[in-house]
This record gives sequence, C-alpha cells and structure tokens, in this order.
Amino acid sequence: MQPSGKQLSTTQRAVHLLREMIFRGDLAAGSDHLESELAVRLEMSRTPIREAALTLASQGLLELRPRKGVRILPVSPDDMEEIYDVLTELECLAARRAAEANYSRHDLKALAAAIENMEHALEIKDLENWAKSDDLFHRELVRLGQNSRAFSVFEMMNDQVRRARSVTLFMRPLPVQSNEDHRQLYEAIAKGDATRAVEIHRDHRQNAKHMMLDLLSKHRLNSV
Amino acid sequence: MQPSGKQLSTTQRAVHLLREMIFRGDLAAGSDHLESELAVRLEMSRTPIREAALTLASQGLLELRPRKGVRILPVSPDDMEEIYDVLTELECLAARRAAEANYSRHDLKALAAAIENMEHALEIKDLENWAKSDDLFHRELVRLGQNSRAFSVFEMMNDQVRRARSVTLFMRPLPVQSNEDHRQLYEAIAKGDATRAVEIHRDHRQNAKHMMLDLLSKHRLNSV
DNA sequence: GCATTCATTTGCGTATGCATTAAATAATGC
DNA sequence: GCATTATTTAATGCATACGCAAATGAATGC
Repeated sequence: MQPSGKQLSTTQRAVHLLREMIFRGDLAAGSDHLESELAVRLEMSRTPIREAALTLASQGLLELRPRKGVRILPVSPDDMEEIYDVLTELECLAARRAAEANYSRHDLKALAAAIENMEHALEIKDLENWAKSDDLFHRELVRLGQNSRAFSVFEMMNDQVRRARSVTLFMRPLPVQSNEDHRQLYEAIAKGDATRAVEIHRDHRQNAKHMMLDLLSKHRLNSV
Repeated sequence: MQPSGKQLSTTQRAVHLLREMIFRGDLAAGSDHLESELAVRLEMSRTPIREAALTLASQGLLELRPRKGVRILPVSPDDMEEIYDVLTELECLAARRAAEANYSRHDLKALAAAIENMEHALEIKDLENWAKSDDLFHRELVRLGQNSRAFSVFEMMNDQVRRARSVTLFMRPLPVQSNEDHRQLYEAIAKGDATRAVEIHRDHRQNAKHMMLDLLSKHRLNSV
C-alpha cells in the first residue's frame, strides 16, 4: 500500500500500527490503554507511543486522558451525522471543482476504474471489495478536486467512520443505487456539468448518511 | 480569553506561546527553528516543545523537518484559495443548519452583537476591532451550526489565514459590503430561510476570497 | 459500620541522556 | 583547482530517569 523506499521512524510505525489496531477493532471503541501497556505491546518505549497518540488524538481517533490512558473514541450516531455532513460538503466541493477542471477521460481513468470494480464486485456480491472500491472512488473524487486541505480533512473524517462502515456493510441492502449514482457523477464531471455533479453527489451522500443512521438505530448501535 | 481555572501543562503553554509567536510574526513565515533553540527561548526542555510542534504541525501551522528544525509554514495564494474554499463550504453548512435550527432572536444574540460591533467599529474606522468582531461573527456562525467537527476544522483553517488577514487588513477598502452581507445573513437565519442564508454567505465568502487574492497579487505577496 | 485522614501506589509530564545519521567541513587524489 | 572521499559536527529520534499528583487502599476516629 505504501511502497515508499525510506524506512519509517518508530513513531511513524506506532501511528501506523495503532491505526490498524483501531480499525480492526483490536483496540475497541471506548476502551482505555495505558501508554506503558501499549509500549510493551508494540515493543518500543513510551516516547514514540506518546507522539503517535498525540498525532492520532489530533485526528480524532483517540483521546489522551491523564491517568486513564488513551481512550479509543467511540462514534455515536450524532457523530456520524456530523461527519457525514462535513464529508458531504467537502466531496461536493471536490465534485464541483473536478467538473470545472475540464478533465479528459484519461484523467478520469482511476475514477472509471473504481466504478468498474464496484460494479463487478456487486455482481459477484463481494461486499468487501465493493467497499474497498467505493472508498477508492470517493478518495479519487476528492483528489480530483485539487484541494490538499479538503483532501486531508476528508481522510480524517473517513478514518473516523471506518469502523462504522465495516460494521454496517453486511446489514445494508445491496448498493445498487450507489453504483448508479457514481456513474452519473462520473458523467457529469466528464461533461463539465458542475451544478449537476454537486446535485447528484449531495443526494448520494445525504442518502448514505440516512441509511447509516437508520441502520445504526435499527440495530441499536449507539456507539461504534 | 480562556479563564479556565486549571493551570496549563508545559506542553499546552508551548502550544499557546508558539501559536502567538507565529501569529504576531515573531516566528516569521518560512523561517526554521531548532527544537533546542525554541526550548531555550521558552525556558523549557525539548520534550514539551516537540509535543507542541507535533500538535501545531497537525494543524498545518508548521512542519517538522529532520535536522532543519520546525519550519513555519508560509501561505501562498494557492493555499489561500484552498483554505477559503474549505471555509466557504463549512460556513455555508453552518449557515444552512443554523437557519434550519429555528433559533430565537435570543439564541442569535451573540451574532447580533458581533454585527453591531462591526458596524460601530466601521463608523469610527477602527479596523483592528472590526476584524476582531468579524472573526467573532464567523466563529459564532459556525458554532450555531452545531457541528463540532466542522467547527474545529474551521478554527484550523482560520488560524492558517490569520497572518494574511492581518497583513491585508489595511490594504483593503472599507468593509461596507461585508457588514451589509452579515446583516442579511443574520436575517435569513432568523427567518429560517436556509437556502437564502447559504446563497448570501457563499457569495460573501467567495468575494472575500477574490478580494484577498487580488490584494495579494496587487501587492506581490506570494507568500505570507 | 461509616466517614475521614493518612500512606502507598502508579501513570503521566517533563527532563535528560545517548546513539544515529544527515549535513558540513576537511583532506586527499588527480 | 576540482571532484571525491574521509572526518567531524550536531540535531534529531528514541530511551530512560524522575518527581508530582491523582487514585487507591489502609488506618484511624467516631
């Protein structure tokens, strides 16, 4: 995923490992972990653990609570709403800018590829891979928006809902409409129709939000 | 500004002091500063300096460059454009939500007060205070949007353009239109007209962006 | 028993120490 | 002189040390 030639620092490794542990639920939402405990677990001293925790805290994945350890932040339905609202705005900004940018089909290759992967995955009902491609599609969309700040905030918010997405992945109906939306968005961008791109994507995102909130409520998941 | 009873930790003090130093230009944009040097300057050890730097780096105010020290990030016109675009979306989201929230005039007191202060400051041509109240108005607007994540991203982006704002404050024409816009936004929110609130504010923000970019270009400020 | 004070533990915040390695400088060969 | 290599310097990244204050538990008074 990151074939960067240079070896990472211990702190960077800590950031990476802790992120993974949080996403895979290895560090459960709401759980507390002492710095020293994590240091033992990751076989490093407290210093890089603390630096990593500081970083992850500023990204909203955890919280440093003196004497109680780092707390993995759970995400409530209200949080989900906040996050989806921010994602909606940032992705719509990206969609608008992408449509205005006069991209060639070649520039949009990655976007098209993601769509195809999603469609294929849907056909064979491979939800895991569908989700992966969906994520890629959204990321690529925001990248095309050419706003590095919007992109990094997007990634931050995206990370915050990762757990919730994977939990609800198998509760939701098949994402048929979602694929349809993506294709339409792609066309709007390719045609340079910014207004329509935003319109489609805003609906798409708000629908996703409501579906997610419904699922959480239906399954009594008031914290993920 | 923060009459919180509890005394700050050394790291928190470092964050605060460094922020101030950056905003007041004491640490110039683009300049490098060794951790040890800053430690001496703030009369603390390298540890809190490093932790503070990590925090400020994640907020986009500086960069940690191994062996070159922390680099205070300059803001280019392209950066400004990025930032204003993100601010536009987040503030418009807030404006929409605020309008939808059915706030009473009493709830909007702080917003109204900010407007009055701006108008008064403008009358007596006190630009410093106008800017302060303008900042307060926008912050209060986003607060009314009730999205803590949008709020914190807003604050982050706002911090990133602080220097540029104060530099251009005395180059720009008197903010007459700006005050007018604020009053109209206030009315739209009070009346619950979300569509109009967004419309007004989007224009307001995009105008601000263009004015800023024009000023930077006219005065050959390609890095602030 | 229950509250209150005192003692103990322990996790954190900060300081300090140290090995590593990028950068800078000097030395060497041509 | 100039390029190349060896040497030195020094800032960082990480480990470790340590004191303080919060939390826990024990002891005391009632």
